[in-house]
Amino acid sequence: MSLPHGILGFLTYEPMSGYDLKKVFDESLQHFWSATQSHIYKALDQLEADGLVAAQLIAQEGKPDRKEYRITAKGRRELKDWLATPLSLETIRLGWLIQIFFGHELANEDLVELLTARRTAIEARLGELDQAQAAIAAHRDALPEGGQRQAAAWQITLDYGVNHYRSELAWLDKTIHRVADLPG
Amino acid sequence: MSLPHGILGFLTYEPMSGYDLKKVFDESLQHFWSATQSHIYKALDQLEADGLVAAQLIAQEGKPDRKEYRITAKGRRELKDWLATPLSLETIRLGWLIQIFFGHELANEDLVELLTARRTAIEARLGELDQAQAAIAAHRDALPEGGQRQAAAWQITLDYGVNHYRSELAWLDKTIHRVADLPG
DNA sequence: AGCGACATGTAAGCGGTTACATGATTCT
DNA sequence: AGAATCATGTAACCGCTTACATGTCGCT
Repeated sequence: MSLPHGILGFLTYEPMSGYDLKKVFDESLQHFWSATQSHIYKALDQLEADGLVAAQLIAQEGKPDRKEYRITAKGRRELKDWLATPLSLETIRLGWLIQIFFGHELANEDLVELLTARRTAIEARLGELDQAQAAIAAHRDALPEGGQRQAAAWQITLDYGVNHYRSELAWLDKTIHRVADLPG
Repeated sequence: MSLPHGILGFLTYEPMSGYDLKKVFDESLQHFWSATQSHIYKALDQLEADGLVAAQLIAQEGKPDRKEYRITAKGRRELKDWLATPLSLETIRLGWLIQIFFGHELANEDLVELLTARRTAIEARLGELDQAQAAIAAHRDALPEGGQRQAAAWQITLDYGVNHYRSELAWLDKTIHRVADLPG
């Protein structure tokens, strides 16, 4: 149940439409929680039904009406409760590890190719994270007091991603060598 | 689409019932791909409809009939193709990172508690992985030639898990200190 | 004239979980 | 007597994705 709470989190910044929310998700949370437009609209409907957000129609010239959601007092309470409650450890679900698990069916070269393909993809992902980190660092000075704390939290999450992918790169390098020497 | 292929993978060892499959999933793949009984039965129905597996009813004394599935030639082809095709890099979906992302709403102590709770859970998970590794190492000598290669692949996947969780532990330790010193 | 941004949503389907249902056998 | 194991499945639901649908405005 993280998407609704992510939405509530963003709505503490300022009231937003579904469209706005899709954008902020893509700009910041995207690295560890992607959300589709459809999904966001559905989640907003549910949040509204539960009284955690309230909608307001705003007429605009030359554009469709803007349906702006703001978080309610009940929503703030729900968010705070959720934020402070540790989630249970998720089961990682890695399809490519199934490929490795049954890799004895493949030739060593095929296994190595699987691993190097992943290596390439991870390097690209690390590049994206680097860019995101640079972007925060760049406009961080321009932020007000409260924004500093917010930027710090953001940086911590990006740092998690960097740590995660770097350690996987190291593992891949080690494993590629190990697999290449595997007896047929 | 990893569950059906996981099932196909196990059926290359020997014909199995849905019940058997649930057991082997829990014993080995569980650390990075859990499967529920219901889901396995559904997947088997689909695989049968697609002609990738074939079922055979076996009468048993005092037990319900055993519906044993074996992989077909078409299924073997499908499995090999899938095994050799690199999957695209999945988006990690980590709800607890959303909690950190909006952690500026919390007090530093609450943030530290979130992180330490996760630390504890991860240490437990590492313990399970250690046990699994020991279990393979123990009965590895008793395996035939082909089994050696299979055990190696298995060990590589467990090694991934160990690497992953150890690096996360290190990150958590670093971050717990960082968060404790965060300006309010 | 054509494309992309703005803005809202619906419909269908997939992968997966939780809870329910049944019934014999074996172990404690 | 009661619990666990063997063995099979169904029903309802949830979270999420993909594709579809509609229409205006501003830029090139």
